[in-house]
Amino acid sequence: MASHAKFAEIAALAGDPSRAVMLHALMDGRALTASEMARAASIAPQTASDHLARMVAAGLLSVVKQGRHRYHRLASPVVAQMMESIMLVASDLEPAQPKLTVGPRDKSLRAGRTCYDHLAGRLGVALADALVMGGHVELADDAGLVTNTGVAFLGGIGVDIDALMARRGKRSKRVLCRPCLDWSERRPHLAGVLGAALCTHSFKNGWIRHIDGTRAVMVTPKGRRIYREQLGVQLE
Amino acid sequence: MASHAKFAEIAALAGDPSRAVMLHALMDGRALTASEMARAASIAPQTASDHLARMVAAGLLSVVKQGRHRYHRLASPVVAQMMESIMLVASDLEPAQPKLTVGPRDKSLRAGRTCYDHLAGRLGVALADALVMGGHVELADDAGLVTNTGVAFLGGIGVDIDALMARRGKRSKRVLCRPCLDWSERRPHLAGVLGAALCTHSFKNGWIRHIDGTRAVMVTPKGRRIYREQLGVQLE
DNA sequence: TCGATGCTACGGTCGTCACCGTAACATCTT
DNA sequence: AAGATGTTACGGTGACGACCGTAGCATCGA
Repeated sequence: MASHAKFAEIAALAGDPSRAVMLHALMDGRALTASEMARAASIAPQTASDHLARMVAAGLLSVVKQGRHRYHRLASPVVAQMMESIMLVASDLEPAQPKLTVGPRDKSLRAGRTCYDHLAGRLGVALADALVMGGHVELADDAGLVTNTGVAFLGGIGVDIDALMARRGKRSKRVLCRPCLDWSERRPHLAGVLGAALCTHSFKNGWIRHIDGTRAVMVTPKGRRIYREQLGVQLE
Repeated sequence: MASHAKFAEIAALAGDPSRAVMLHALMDGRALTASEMARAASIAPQTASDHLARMVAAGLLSVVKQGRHRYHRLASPVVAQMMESIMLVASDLEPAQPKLTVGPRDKSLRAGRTCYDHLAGRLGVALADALVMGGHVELADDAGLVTNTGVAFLGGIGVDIDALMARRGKRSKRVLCRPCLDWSERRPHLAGVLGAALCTHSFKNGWIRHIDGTRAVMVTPKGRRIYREQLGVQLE
């Protein structure tokens, strides 16, 4: 098959509105069932099942069977990264007119949310800003790195860079963050290995919590204190 | 408009086979006319014109009018990056079966080609390898950086990092390269600011040349010598 | 064992869109 | 001025696919 055809197939799969909603629902890294996504996309379960089967066949999603449930998740971080890049183009081109329909749900999403495996929204951008400001991380448009002082600092709050690299490709100790342009803030937040580590660490220590079962994230009082004292981040 | 809808619109535009061919034809950064792309995609000029108008309206392409010609190009590097990420997913999932239809044209593309504004194929991967081997660049899966010795070395062969940063965001001197997984080699080559600079510099100094008017790139004898003596790259 | 639930298989309908033919317009050439 | 070339406008056709209803299979709870 020509590479163009495969390219078009992948893009076309992401290009259907219903499938787009389903893919977005998976962007927090969780695994969902067919009926859950059917409800999210406002379509019948049969239709959702059809969509899911096709995306699994194409390799966009992976599926695990558990009892009478079939849990679908994004096949790999590469897929999430692809979606982020499409979102970036889509938001870039969005007309600069004021958003009219910003419901309360959108509002909490803008405050903070998970984006596959890292933090986004005002929270994600604020953390990225603070780390850059403190000289712990350096960012450019298309790459980022952790400084030597950053390695030490992150170790101090419980994020062990060496351990991270041991588990990964470990090609370079300092190269492990990726800037990811935030669609609501239009400024970069931290993705990549560091972004993922910071996110899971924050959840594990009770600094942040998911609102209901959604992607939206709230900062706990404890987290608010930590972020302020350690990073100098003043939220809200 | 909900963000999902805009997302789906962009993906759907890239998802049509004919449009995919046209977009790929623009991946070298050149600007092409409607009829040229119609020929590339094997469709009538009217159809191509329709496709182009839609992509321009969506902001994927930009157009400049010159006489009776209308030159279309990718609207921004962000679009090229999006396409690369889709290509990555598409190639990742490609069945591991041996490629049957590898014509001579594909062959020269695999040897070396431009990918929007940087070098790809065996040439691009070899250059990236050499720079990593020499300690001038550090790469991970999702980010990269130029070392201090790398800044000096690149200056020696005519690529001025400081000048590059002055023209760009210049947030960090060493952060300016992005690894971009090569679809034919399945290994990273250099993209980002550094990748683009290295590419244009190589063209300007006559180290490489385009084959006919295609994306395929050949290394000149002079370039072969430079690459070998300066970088230790042995091509073929 | 029986009903309930999650999911998939199949067939049919309807809307959307890629495509081209015809035609009009703009620009360059002679 | 007249023909050639590049491009867009419009209308019609044909095909693909998103969607759901019905039906069948697997699994869980009683």
